[in-house]
Amino acid sequence: MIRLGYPTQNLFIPASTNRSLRLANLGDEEKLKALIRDNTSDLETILRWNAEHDIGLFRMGQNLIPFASHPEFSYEWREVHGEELARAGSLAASLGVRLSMHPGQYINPGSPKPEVVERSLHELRYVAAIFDAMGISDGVLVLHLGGAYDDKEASAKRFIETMKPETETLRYLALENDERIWTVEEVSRTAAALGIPAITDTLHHALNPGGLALPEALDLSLPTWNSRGDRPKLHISSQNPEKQAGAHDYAIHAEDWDVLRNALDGRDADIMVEAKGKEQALIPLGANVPKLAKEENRA
DNA sequence: TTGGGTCAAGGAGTC
DNA sequence: GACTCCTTGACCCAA
Repeated sequence: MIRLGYPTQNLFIPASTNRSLRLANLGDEEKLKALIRDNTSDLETILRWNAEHDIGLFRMGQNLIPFASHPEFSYEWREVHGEELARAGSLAASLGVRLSMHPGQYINPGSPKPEVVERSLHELRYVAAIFDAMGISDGVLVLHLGGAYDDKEASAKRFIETMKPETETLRYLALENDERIWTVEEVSRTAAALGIPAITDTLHHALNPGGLALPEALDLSLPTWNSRGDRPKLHISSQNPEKQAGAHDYAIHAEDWDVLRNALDGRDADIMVEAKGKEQALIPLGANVPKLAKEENRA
């Protein structure tokens, strides 16, 4: 069985789990708390909508608790928002919607700079703490391997050594290939050293295949999920022809979907659809999703 | 009122 | 060495 999902927001409802504010305004606690309540409330709305439309995956916005890992965050968010997070987590579990989060390009545990490593670990621990607070054991923390620093082998080794003691984070962590540096083969090898799963992103793989065809890449990454006992996860996106390599298009191109389906060859997978059209991009893939009347959000 | 530029953070690539 | 891109929404400022 194939399950589909989309990231951070739903254009149809509309609803977003990614509201944020400027760092300069972080001191306004009432505003911050209200914004977080809006994010978690929209998360519940999206979860219910997903279940009604047979959508089994959703990626929460990294700003669910904005600046949670920043030193200037002024209160204990686990205590203040613990109840609403637990409620959303229990709703996700009861509806059978699997959740994930995906920290951005600034998170580099393999960096040679200690301050970058420290900040990265704070952000990763924040995501693990969110999953813990929500009580969702099948949550997925998706991360790229980061920079190469002119020596991939040394960088991968640093990444492994940094992450090895982070047992709370490793329960959720999965490593994804990228479009320029780390191939599926390299990511799978690094993930294996940490005993965690690997994610193949089809667009990144097409741009940075490392000599592997997509079916071979899937042969490497899909079985890495067996040890955790979770369904294998992967990403699909299509190139925006007007932008630089790796930029996501509004929808998934039919040929990209066909290539993935053929490569899967009947195997089960949870597929995160990374497209500007969010849940609208699932419609041509066969999802039972209502169409936006106007596509004013279209890039 | 709108539209454009900037905002916590990293790294790689281009010029 | 300066600038750009990767994402999204907030927010400031100029027109």
